[in-house]
Amino acid sequence: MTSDSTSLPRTYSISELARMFEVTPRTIRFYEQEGLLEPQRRGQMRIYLDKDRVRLKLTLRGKRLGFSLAEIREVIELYDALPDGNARQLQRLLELLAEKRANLQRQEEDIRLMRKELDDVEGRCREALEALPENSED
Amino acid sequence: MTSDSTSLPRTYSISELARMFEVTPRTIRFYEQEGLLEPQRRGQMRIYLDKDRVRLKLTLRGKRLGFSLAEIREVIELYDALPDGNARQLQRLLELLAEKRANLQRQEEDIRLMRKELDDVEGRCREALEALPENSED
DNA sequence: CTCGGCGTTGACGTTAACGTAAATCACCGA
DNA sequence: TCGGTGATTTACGTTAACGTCAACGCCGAG
Repeated sequence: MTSDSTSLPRTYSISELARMFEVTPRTIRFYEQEGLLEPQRRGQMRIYLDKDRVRLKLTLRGKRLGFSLAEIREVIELYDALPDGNARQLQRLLELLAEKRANLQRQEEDIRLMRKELDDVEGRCREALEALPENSED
Repeated sequence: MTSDSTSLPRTYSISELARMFEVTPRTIRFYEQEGLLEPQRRGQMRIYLDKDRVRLKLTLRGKRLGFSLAEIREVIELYDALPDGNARQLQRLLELLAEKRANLQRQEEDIRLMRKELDDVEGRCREALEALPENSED
């Protein structure tokens, strides 16, 4: 058994988390500085919980989708104040969510169009390869 | 009639093109400097053809999908050398296309997951709104 | 002729998102 | 006790993708 009693919560060190997501510790500290993470401390070491791991995952996903850290932070902040936020905050959060949805939709359209382009280019490319004379393997 | 004889090709000024895509002239010049556009010149003025317009459109779409200008340029360069490129170039182009496709696929997955997150957050948000006491609309 | 408007070329400034390096701390095992 | 291993803070550096500004050219209307 690795743990008995009330199953102490799983924690992560900064480099552990860094390896999990293939980023550097620097990146993780930077995200904290930008208000995206709020790890515990033991002495002066940072202790990350699953909550932080999830946040980091969401942050990185947001980044891959082209959102800025500031955008992501705003969502996270509003989300954190969730069950007890005031009406204005909640309304703002709904606005943000709608914005993000619109973004995603435009991206999907862009992906569709980009795929068509890629198909086209690949087609021409293969034609060009066919037309190459020096194709006597050996 | 605005044009007779062999229907002269439609051209664009830099600010015209800029308006079409809601970017600044500076951006367009910058893209040229980075090898993404190659407009004609009349004196020292830049003259853009439909080919350039299409390139710009593709470039901006690529950007929205998170590609760097350098990545986009490499594709464009190889595409330009297309019908007569050597085998190594063509092979490289196919590699690039496959990379981009992989990117698009990961993005689609990210979009799917992000949508789920948004749905979840929106759900909680609406619950919180319901639970607000001060909702006696005057 | 000259004036306003658009275009051009430098050149330096700016922002986001980290990278990198130096100095310091803390614990752990030989 | 010492030396390595990993963590922390502070601070300056870097890259991509433009923004901004100055100085100049060209040209058509008045």
